[in-house]
Amino acid sequence: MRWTQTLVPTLKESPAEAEILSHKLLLRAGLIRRLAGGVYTFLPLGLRALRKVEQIVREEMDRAGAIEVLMPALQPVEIWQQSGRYRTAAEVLYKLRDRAHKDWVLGPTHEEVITLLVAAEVNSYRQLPKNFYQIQVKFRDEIRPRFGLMRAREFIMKDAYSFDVSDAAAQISYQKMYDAYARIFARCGLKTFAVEADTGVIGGSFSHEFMVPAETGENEVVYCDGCGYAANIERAESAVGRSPAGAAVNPSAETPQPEKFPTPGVVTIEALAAPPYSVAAARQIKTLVYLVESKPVIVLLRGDDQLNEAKFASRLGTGTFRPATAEEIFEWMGAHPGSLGAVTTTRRRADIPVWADTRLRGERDMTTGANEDGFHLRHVDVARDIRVDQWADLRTVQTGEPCARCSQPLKTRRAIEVGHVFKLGTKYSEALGAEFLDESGARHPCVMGCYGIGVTRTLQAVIEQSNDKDGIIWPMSVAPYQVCLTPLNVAPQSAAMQLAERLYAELTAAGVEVILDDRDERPGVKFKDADLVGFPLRVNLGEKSLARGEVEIKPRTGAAMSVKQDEALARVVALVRDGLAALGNAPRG
RNA sequence: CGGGGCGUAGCGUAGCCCGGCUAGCGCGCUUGCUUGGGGUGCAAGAGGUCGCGGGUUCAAAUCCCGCCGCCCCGACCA
Repeated sequence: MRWTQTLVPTLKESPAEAEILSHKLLLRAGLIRRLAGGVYTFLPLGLRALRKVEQIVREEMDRAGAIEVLMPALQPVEIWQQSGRYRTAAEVLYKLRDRAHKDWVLGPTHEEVITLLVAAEVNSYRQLPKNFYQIQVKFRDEIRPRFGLMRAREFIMKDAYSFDVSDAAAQISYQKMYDAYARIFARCGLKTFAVEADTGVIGGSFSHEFMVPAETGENEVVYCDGCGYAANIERAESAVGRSPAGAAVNPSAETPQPEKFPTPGVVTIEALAAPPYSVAAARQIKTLVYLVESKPVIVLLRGDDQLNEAKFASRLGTGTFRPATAEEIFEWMGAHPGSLGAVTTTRRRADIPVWADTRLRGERDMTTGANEDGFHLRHVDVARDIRVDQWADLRTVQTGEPCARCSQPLKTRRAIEVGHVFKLGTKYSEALGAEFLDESGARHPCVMGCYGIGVTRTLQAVIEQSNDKDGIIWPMSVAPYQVCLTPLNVAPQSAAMQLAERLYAELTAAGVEVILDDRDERPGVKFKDADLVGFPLRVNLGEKSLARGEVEIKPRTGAAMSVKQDEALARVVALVRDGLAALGNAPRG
């Protein structure tokens, strides 16, 4: 491709719409342009890089035995009602109505479609296992699209769905995808790590997310250098709360009975921790009230802990809950937030279920609200004074807590989620009738798994992870072009241009992807643009080198190499090949 | 949806508080000369419903009201 014949609208300054580096570079390098919030056009070079990622994904999915299909983005609303997700996923669904007033949705994911397909077309254990995948546009009415391609309303996803005869067989399918994902990201030049993940509303029993470490990532990951444990903070556990000090202690006669004391104006943990009260946060019980599927639930945590809503949702089995409003709380509890407590004798409503974090188990001499504005209770013995209906790990792990496995201090870091693998179980196969007959003619639901890669997000993650002050540094495998030929004189009869034309033809014939910068621009302009876009190799053809019978090969990172003109072809071909091989990408052909 | 910020030419911005504009600057763009190995210099140009609608006023980019859009923090997620 010749630079003047494509469109590479580079920018010297970052548009104000971009906040994070990768988003700025996507715009500045002329790879994408915004049409609306979370909706982007891929310009020629951005599209080439995207296709590279897609092809790597495709090759590895094929290698893992998955079968490519293409399902409709436009889906009848009925299948979403059938799976039950028309309600549970309602917020993200783009809904539309046709001229006959029939309702449709734009698919945010494809469990329904694929499961119905399998229900119709797969009947026997002999046809299993099967794993279907597609690379396709998804539509999600995101609450807040952001960071360019990172969280978009319309984005490209590779999604795969496995169907097996048993849980054990499903585990094998899961492992194949897990391994394929590791290869895919490695081939894209991405450093990723897998973490245990929350299964969220999609449901299922077991899942891992593939994470790219990045300060701008939207996820927080807890990990242990000692044993390799890593988990999304939504799921992470530590040794804290597992064997609480007072767990084995009987309700104590030594602890005095709860005693009410006045605390005018004190409505926060911090205020009660400050003088004159000086009750350490760790000695307080935090009382939260949630509205779970329209019913009140009390949640208790130690004063210095934070509720982990993902864990709470997981234990509740529903994501339909929210903190109660101050008015609702006053009606049920008889006090306002800040003065709440769950001590049995001061509770107005005994019918509201109480959930408590396991860290509170056995704690004595705690302080909590008295369910009366302006008063707290001291000397509270959790086992003696509070009727807990459900004990659960509900707290958010904090940096430095001992690892549950090896006791080393846990660390946290931020990361971008680029892939997610789930064991789904039979939730969808049962709801949508994807069943098979076994050897004895008995009918069973398929055991499913689902596996997603954010293809467009992966592309941006590569940029977020691989750049410098001059611009993007593309890994050889996903670069829009592998080589940028840069003649410093573009007059058709100039030696530089003539050699450039010859190399362009030869490199292209050798399977190298080349862009020829045939713009009549000053060298500095061309160099800056090539660095900004981030081509792995640049070949400079200028008078100084040509006079010595040489050309200059400039890797995007690293020093320029002068090579004889007749060696240039072989050197470039070798550098491209080596660059690909270093990332585990097989040579062409 | 709640909280915060911002909308002035393709991009980045000044002006807004304290109404008085023929709306300024840099980049980019066009033309000519110049330069020619890291965003060359000079000159001449083109390009603006100051987000949209209403109001106040002799007068609105500037003040007031409403709407729209964009960005950031939170819930959601590949």
